[in-house]
This record gives sequence, C-alpha cells and structure tokens, in this order.
Amino acid sequence: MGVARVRDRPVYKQVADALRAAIRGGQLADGALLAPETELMARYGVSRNSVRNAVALLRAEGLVVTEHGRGTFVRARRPLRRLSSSRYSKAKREAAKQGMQVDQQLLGVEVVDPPQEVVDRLGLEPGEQVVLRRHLLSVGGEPVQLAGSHIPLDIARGTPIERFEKLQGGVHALLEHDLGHKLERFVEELTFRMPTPEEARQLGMGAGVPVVRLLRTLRHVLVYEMPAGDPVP
Amino acid sequence: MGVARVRDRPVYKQVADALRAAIRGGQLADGALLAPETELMARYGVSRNSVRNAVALLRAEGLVVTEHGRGTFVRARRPLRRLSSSRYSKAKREAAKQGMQVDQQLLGVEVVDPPQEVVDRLGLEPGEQVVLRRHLLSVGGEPVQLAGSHIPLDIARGTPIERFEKLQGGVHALLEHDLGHKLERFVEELTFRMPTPEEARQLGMGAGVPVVRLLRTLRHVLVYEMPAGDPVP
DNA sequence: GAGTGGTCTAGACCACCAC
DNA sequence: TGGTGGTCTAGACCACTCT
Repeated sequence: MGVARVRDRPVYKQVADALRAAIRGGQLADGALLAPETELMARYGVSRNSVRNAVALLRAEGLVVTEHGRGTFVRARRPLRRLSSSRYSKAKREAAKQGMQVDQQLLGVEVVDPPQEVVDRLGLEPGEQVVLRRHLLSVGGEPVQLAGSHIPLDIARGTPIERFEKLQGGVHALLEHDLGHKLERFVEELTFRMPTPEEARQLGMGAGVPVVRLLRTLRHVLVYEMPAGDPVP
Repeated sequence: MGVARVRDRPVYKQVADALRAAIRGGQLADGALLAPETELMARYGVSRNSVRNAVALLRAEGLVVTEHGRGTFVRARRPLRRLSSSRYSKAKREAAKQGMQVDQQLLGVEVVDPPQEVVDRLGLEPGEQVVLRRHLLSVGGEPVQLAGSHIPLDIARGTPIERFEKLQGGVHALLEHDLGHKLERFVEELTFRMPTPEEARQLGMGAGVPVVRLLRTLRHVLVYEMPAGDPVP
C-alpha cells in the first residue's frame, strides 16, 4: 500500500488527491465518514501530520467538515438552483422537477445607527439613521444565508419598508416598481471570515466553518452573509 | 517575552491574535513584511509548528499572503467601493474623492457549447449554443475579477451582445433597456476553490490564493470569479 | 551561500464524543 | 473507557529567493 510518492508532489497533497477522487467519484458519498487519521496513516504510510495536512486541504476546499471527537465527513452539497429558470426555460420539464423548497423568513425590522462601512458607501450624514431589515434564507429546511438590508430613512419613511411585513419581491422590487427608483449599477465586496457565535447558531453550523460575506452597494445597500457553498464539480 | 499562554486558548491562536492586532492596529502596515518564523519562535517562545499554524490562520483569514523563500506580507486591501454612491449621496464631497479607477476590459466574445452547469440552470436544449462574453475587471490598475456571461443564442442573435464591442452598462442593461427584458429574481451559488494556473496568471496572483466563484443565474447567467477580498475590520 | 518558507517524521498529552 | 480529532514539541531535510 502507500501513496504513489510521485516526485515533485508533496505526499500530503497526494493523500488529498486520493481522498478528493474518492469523494468526486462517489466512493465517499455526501455525509460519509472518512477513515480516521490513524487508519489513513497506515493506509498511505505517512505520518499523522501529513494526514492532517491532507484533510486540512480538503477542508479549505470545502469538500469535508471535521467534528472534534467524531470524525471528518464529506460535506453535503446544497446548491441554490433552479429557482427561476422555468419562465425562461425552453425545456419545461425542468419546471416540474423544481429543486428544493426555498424559504425566506423576516427576522426583524429596526431603525438603527448604521455601521461605518454602510455610512461610507451610502454617503450618509453623520448621525443619519437607516432601516435595517434582516432575513434568514433556508433551502430545503436548512438555513443557509443571513441577509441584512440597510435603507436610508428618508427613502424608507412612510413605505412598507419600515414596517415589519414581508415585501413581495424584496426591497429592490418595491423600490423599482412602486417607488420609481431604478437600479443603475452596483458594487460588490467579497470577504471570507469565521462566523460570530451568533451567526453560527442562526445558520446551524460549526464555528470553524468559514462564511462568505458579501457587501453589495446598490442605490440601497444589501449586506448578507452565507456559509461557503460547495464546489460545483 | 513569550505569549501570554492564557488557559483555554491554544498558543498558536494567541500568536495569531498578537499578529492580527498588530495588523489591525497599523503597527504592521499594508504590504509590510512579517518577522520570519525563526524570530516569531523566539519572540513568543513556541515551536515552529505553532508559529506556522498561527500564520496559516491569518492566511485563511485573508490578512496575509506568504511567498516561498521571501516571507509573509500583510495583504494590501483593495475593496471595490464608492463607485456609484455619488448620485444618491447626500454628502456630495464623497463624489470628489472618488475611489480608485475601475476598468473593465472585454477579453473576448465567442459562440460556444456551454458547460453542463449552465445548461442545467438556463434549461437549454442539448446541443444549444450560447454567446460567451468574457471580461477582466481591474481596480486601480490591479486585476481583481474575471467575469464570463453566457447568453442563449436565440436571445443574443442579431444584437450587439454577439459582437465584439463594449456594451454600455453591461448585458443586463442592454437586455432590460433595449430588448425589453426584465429581471424577475436571481439565484446565486458561492464556492471557494483554488485558481487554475490560467486564472492565477490573468489575475496576477499566487496559485495558492483561493478564489471565490460566484455563479449567478438571472434570466441570463453570469459566471464570474474573483480573488478573495480582504475582511472589513 | 545565507535566509526564508515548505515538507515530513516521531512522539506526547489534551479535549471531545459515544458507548 | 476507547476512539476521535486538537495541540504542541524537537529535529531534519528540501525548495525557493536574493545577492
């Protein structure tokens, strides 16, 4: 047994290659438990550190998640897909299959002092307040994304935006269709980071799983955060 | 000297904390060189492995980048920002400051067989072709993002979309304003992964820097990839 | 060649989970 | 209590960069 030990390819990457191939090939299915480190050491004839480096690589790639004391599991894929393709689809059969149930839950609507980054991007006056609307997105019953929208108070005042009620099509649709606003262009800033304990709780995920944070500035600002998705094959 | 060694906090995280604080606090400025591993070992009184774990953590957070044989550097921040706020800004002075120069370069326009994931999401017929428009986005002269837009051929045919020319406001604006299409809603799928050598070259980055891949399905599909951004403090 | 990070090993003890 | 992953050490050799 043992890993091929090809020259110019570190052993830990070769171990990672082998595991990755097993995952992509389906020998290790979604949610499957990887062999423990001790067995991988024996199977590939490498030290524990090399095994751990290999698994760390797969973890960084989002292919597996590790739980202390339990083991390392193949990460289930849960892509958001086929939500709106039916109207434009030429193959109508796709519409029937209609992927997983998507649900958006309104967590709260508040008037708050905006964080500095929002002040900067919206060009707000010092002290100017905004309406913050927070949502939790779920796919197939699993929470996957937190979203927070900041809308300047002078735009939101007197509209359904500042009330705790669901907006058909979201804030953007309301602004564009009912309030006569128009989207010109938008800017996005993407960051990785570790979730706060509160976020990890709301998203039902381990604290060690990185989240992606996307700050989108339109005419209004959309801030949302989601757990890292799974690579598409 | 030596790290505080607070209980219930691994030493490598404490070393990472110290370095992170120095970066956030400005003692280590953008682009600055971190002390070499040997010095960090001595300074904090820990093993090389612990130092390396600490630096790996900061790397995962996107705070630093490491170059083999040269050292570890504080990552320069290059957020996309203040591009379109002026029109809606109440503080017009923001407009004058106008961040960095943003440039979008059209790399190519081709008619191609779309990848399977695009076929799925657009509900294309087997064998149906699409127009692929590829762009390179730069901010302040630095390439930051690759974008590829797939447009079904029956939509693009006979429009400026299928020609090698810049579209004012992008494909979306053309569809919406000139071709009478309307954005209903969109779906996004986010993934992390390592860049291909070709992508690393085009983006002028190290092959070890992860990229974020965002697959956006509108009525048309936008695929684009960008290097991981830098965390906002 | 000197200095840097990259890889690898062997061994130890700790923390968490399940039975 | 046994098995799992988490942390830590000490030492070795390799690969890359700069001069």
